[in-house]
Parts: sequence; C-alpha cells; structure tokens
Amino acid sequence: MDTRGKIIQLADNLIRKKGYNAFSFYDISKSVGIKTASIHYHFPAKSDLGVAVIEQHIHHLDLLKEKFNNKSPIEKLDKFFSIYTSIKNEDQVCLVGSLATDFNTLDKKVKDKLKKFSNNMLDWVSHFLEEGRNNNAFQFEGPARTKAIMIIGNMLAIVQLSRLTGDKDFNTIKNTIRNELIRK
Amino acid sequence: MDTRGKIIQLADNLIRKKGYNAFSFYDISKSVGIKTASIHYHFPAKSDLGVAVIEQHIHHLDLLKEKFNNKSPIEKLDKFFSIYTSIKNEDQVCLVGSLATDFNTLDKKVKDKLKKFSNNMLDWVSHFLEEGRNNNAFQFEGPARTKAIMIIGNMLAIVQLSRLTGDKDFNTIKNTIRNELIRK
DNA sequence: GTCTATATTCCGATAGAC
DNA sequence: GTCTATCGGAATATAGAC
Repeated sequence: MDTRGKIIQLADNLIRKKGYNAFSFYDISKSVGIKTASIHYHFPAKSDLGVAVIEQHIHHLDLLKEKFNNKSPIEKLDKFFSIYTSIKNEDQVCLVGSLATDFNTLDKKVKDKLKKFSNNMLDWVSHFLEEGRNNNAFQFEGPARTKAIMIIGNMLAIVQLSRLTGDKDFNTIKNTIRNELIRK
Repeated sequence: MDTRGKIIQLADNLIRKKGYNAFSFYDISKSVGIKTASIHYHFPAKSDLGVAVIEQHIHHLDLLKEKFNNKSPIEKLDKFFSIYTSIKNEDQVCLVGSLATDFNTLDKKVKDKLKKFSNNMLDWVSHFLEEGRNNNAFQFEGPARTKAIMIIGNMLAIVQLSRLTGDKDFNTIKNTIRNELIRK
C-alpha cells in the first residue's frame, strides 16, 4: 500500500480504537515510519485526514452494495453483521459511533461527510430490510427505515456496551436481532 | 452549589457534549470562575474528576431506584425514557456511550467505575422489565437482561445517531420501543 | 516526498505565597 | 481554597532544505 493509504488505514484504526481527539500524527508517524511533518504533505490538516477516512468507508460501502446487489436479503444481513463482528474482534467501535460522540468538536466538512456516510448506510439497510419483508424472508412492523435505525443502533451500541458488560454480550445481541427478524 | 459540585456538574456536561479527551480544566475554570490550578485542589488529576462524575451518576441512579421502587413498571420505563429525552434536549450523549468510545484511553479507576455504573443501570432496567412481564404490562421474549441491553442500547445509540440522521428520529425510536414493549 | 527545525498553542500538573 | 508562576510535555502546523 502507498503511504497515503497507510496513513488513512492507521487513522481509521486509531479513531475507532481510541477516538478522534485521542490520536495524534505522532501515533501514525511511528507506525508508517515517516515524520509527523511528512503526514501534512498528504493531509494538510487533521480534518483532511478525517474526511479521507470517512470517504474510504463510503467507497467501501459502495463496493459492498454492488457486490451484494444480486444476493438475498439474508446474505446482505449477514454481511452487515460480519462488519460489526470484525469491529468487535479488533476491539474497535464503529466509525459512526466513535465520531458521533465527538461530533461537537469536529470541523464542518468532517461532520458533513459523516452525515453522508451514515445516511448511505441507513439507505442500504433500509432497502434490504424492505426487500426481505416483501419476499417473506424477514418479519417486522412499521417503516423499514425505522427498523434499520434500530438494528444499526443496536449493533453500534453493543460494540460500545460490551466493552463494559462483557464481550459475550455481543453475540447474544447479534443472534437475538437475527432470530427476531428472520421468519421461520 | 459548592465549588466541588459545580466542577463535577460542568465536567459531566462537557464529557457528554464534547467527549472526555476534548474538554480541559480551562473550560471548567472559565465557567466556575477559578483558575485551573485551583481545580487540582479538588481533583488532583483529571481521572479523579472523571471518577467523581461517574460516582455522581451512580448516586443519582440509586436515589431514582429508591424513589420509583413502589411505582409501576410502565412508570419506571417512562422515567428511563425521560432521562434520554433530557440528554437529547441538551445536545448531549449518555455518559456510558461517551466514555465507552474513549474507553481505551481511560485510567483503570475510571474504567472500573464506568463498568459499575453501566451494570447498575443494566440491573435496574432488567428488573423492571421482568417485573412488567410478570404482571402482563410488558411483552417480550428471552432473558430480561438481553432485552434490557437492547433497549438501553437503542437509546444510547439514538442520541448519537440522531445527531447525523435528524433529531426527529429520537422520538420515532423511543415511541417504537415503547409500543413494542407495552402489551395492549 | 521526506527531512530538520521551529513556531504556536494548549494541556495537565506542581510549588509555594496568601 | 485560591492565587501566581512555572514546568514539562504533547499537539497541530509551517518553512525551507534536500
């Protein structure tokens, strides 16, 4: 991977492990093997790096949407869950949760990009929930968008909460959501 | 309120509005009207202040448990919701969510106190959910503890998510949880 | 693209006077 | 309990050489 890519990757990891205001250019410089001043060549300000991290997430979600476009709602759901399993296994939280708690300290361009990402994610989940309900794979009441917020919210929350209540709660909640949603 | 109490109150507000690593003793000194050095008389280190903030939440929860001990499960549920409504109205997130995303940057004593608070909250909600199911006020399947994690998680998440998706989503999710839980 | 060097600001924390 | 003064360190960021 090129230097720019490495910096984004490390920043992403640090934001989700320690939080946006707790990581520094020095943390990245140690791992990449360049000085902090060199990072500013790629990203003039920290907020430029923050924007790039979110843009990468948006891009990855676009690729994922395309890749799973012809797959079943259940396969899409399990892909959605697997994202959070990876997050949990690496002792991270999700990007949206990490940046939402720091929201009032972010630059406008970071805020706006984060809103775009969360709405893209919400649209994707809403669509495959509605798709699954229409072909009787899923059961739930009310607007798909509301159900999507609740499921995304539960997964966002459990990666945070299980740091305090115990790691095993992650699978408990994931399986409960799945069992309640899938029509038997 | 005495100076110590004012400092705790302001720290609590700042943690939930900006995050633990984004607030400084200077922020507090401005509002209280004393110098930053004077804050160290009350709290030698920032982590001592963090612990005190969580201890106040634990104390308030204890008082609330006692006050609502003889009330109905639905009244307890609505009190639980009202806590998050206050949080949302003040553009904050809940203490557990704010500190969970910064968890890996906290001192051990802050981590331990936060675990205690989240488990106290989880116990309270679990108990009134079970109580409500036993007297047919609530309907849900599976362990009360699991349901409690999901409801707490949804509220923790929606105060964060609705910063991005829109403030009106807060009431939508709160009302959906309430309607699904209460037996008609 | 990366470096050295440096500017600037901010932060948590301590010493000692009052 | 609060103050002034100060320390030591860390952070973002820039200038200019290579």
